[in-house]
Amino acid sequence: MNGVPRSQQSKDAKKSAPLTRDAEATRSSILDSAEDEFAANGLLGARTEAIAAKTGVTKAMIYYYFQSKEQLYEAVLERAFLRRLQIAQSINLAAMSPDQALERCLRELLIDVSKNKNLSAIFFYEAVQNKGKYYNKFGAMSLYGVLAGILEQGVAKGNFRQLDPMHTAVNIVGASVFYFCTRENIKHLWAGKNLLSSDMVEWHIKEAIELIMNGVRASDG
Amino acid sequence: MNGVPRSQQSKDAKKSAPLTRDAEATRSSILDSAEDEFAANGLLGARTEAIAAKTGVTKAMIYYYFQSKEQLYEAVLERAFLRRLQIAQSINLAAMSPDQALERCLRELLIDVSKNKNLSAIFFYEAVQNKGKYYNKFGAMSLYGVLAGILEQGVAKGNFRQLDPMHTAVNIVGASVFYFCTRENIKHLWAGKNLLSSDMVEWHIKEAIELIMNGVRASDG
DNA sequence: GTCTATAACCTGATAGAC
DNA sequence: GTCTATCAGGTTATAGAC
Repeated sequence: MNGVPRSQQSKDAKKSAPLTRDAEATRSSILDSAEDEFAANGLLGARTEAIAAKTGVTKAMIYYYFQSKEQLYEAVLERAFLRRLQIAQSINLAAMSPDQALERCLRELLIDVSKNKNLSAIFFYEAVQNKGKYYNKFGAMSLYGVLAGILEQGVAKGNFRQLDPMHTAVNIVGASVFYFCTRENIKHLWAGKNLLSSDMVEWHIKEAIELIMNGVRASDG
Repeated sequence: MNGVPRSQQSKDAKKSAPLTRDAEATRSSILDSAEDEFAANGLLGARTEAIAAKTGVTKAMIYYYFQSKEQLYEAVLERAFLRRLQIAQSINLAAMSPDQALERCLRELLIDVSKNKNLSAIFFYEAVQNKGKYYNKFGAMSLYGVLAGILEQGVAKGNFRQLDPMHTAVNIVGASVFYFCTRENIKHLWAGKNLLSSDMVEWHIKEAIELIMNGVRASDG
């Protein structure tokens, strides 16, 4: 993540101890590098050599800590999965109207996706390349359950129109993350602009929220 | 595509000619198999051996017809690209109101995506794995230009609310295709159901269209 | 805990017979 | 046009020194 090879680090090296022997730090560094690599290339395409190089350790370390590429991948996926779920769960939804809750949830999701481009790519690869094999180990309800819950309440209270909560939750996430996932294909649509600049990201967030909020609201709102 | 190894075919084999020597048919068969393989694994992950096996020919044939895996990939991408664009262009948009045009366009897109699951996966891989390198060779405006045009007209005529046509076009496609792309991850949300059954697909199409049409329409419609 | 070296395997691509 | 064989390069994973 920081690009500094561990072999060149000197951080609090106790006297003449061999350069940086910090198991927890190494493990965590490997996870960071692995997340980048898996996001770019998927489980199959990821190269352990590349992960080792980014971390600044040798390939052997990968296997020392994670036994296999597959187990490293599972560790990355679990960490990513829990991180995104926690964002949704950290919001006190009960205290808000369905309208407020949905908009708040959406904004948090969009900000998270814009900051953490890796997750969307990893989840996509997981779905297409691995057919959800690992995703479904954690599965449960994840973000979709939270969104569907809000939508269901909104329909019951009359804030939202008649809609299917689960289908709509999935379509909402699609409208939110597609821009980031497919950005390298669609960059020519905004020639000269950087799609990840804060201007463009804020614009996308605004447009996505407006599309979705108008899309679910009851017409007599 | 049909699973019958060419070596076992006997279709109109002229007398004692060596089993099926039909350049155009072989070329086309390879393209079909390649599309499946690239959709499942991307350019990097696709195996020429797998494409050859699916087609029922040997690996050497791939190189005889397409010189390299990369050129085969480009051929697949170009065919897929043109196919999708033609669907959008085959509609006589000028004759419809923005409302009708958008709904018609959406329905065609959703039906195409549901029938041709390969395209969405290929385009995704292309964006994430190849960073749009090949996509942008054809690029131009594609489907997004058509959608953005409809949206722009709708805003001008007052049918649609104030919105940015291009951002909204991208978000609309996202809401439409995400369900199919990520189906292997989200299948547990509808336990026991097949997400590609006609019931579920029709349900998704209905929900997606309602979300989007309500999302863009002016509130005083 | 970290490194070097290498085993065992897989894959894209080509040569050459038919 | 199609097949069989094979090479050259690259990848995961492990053994063993430090």
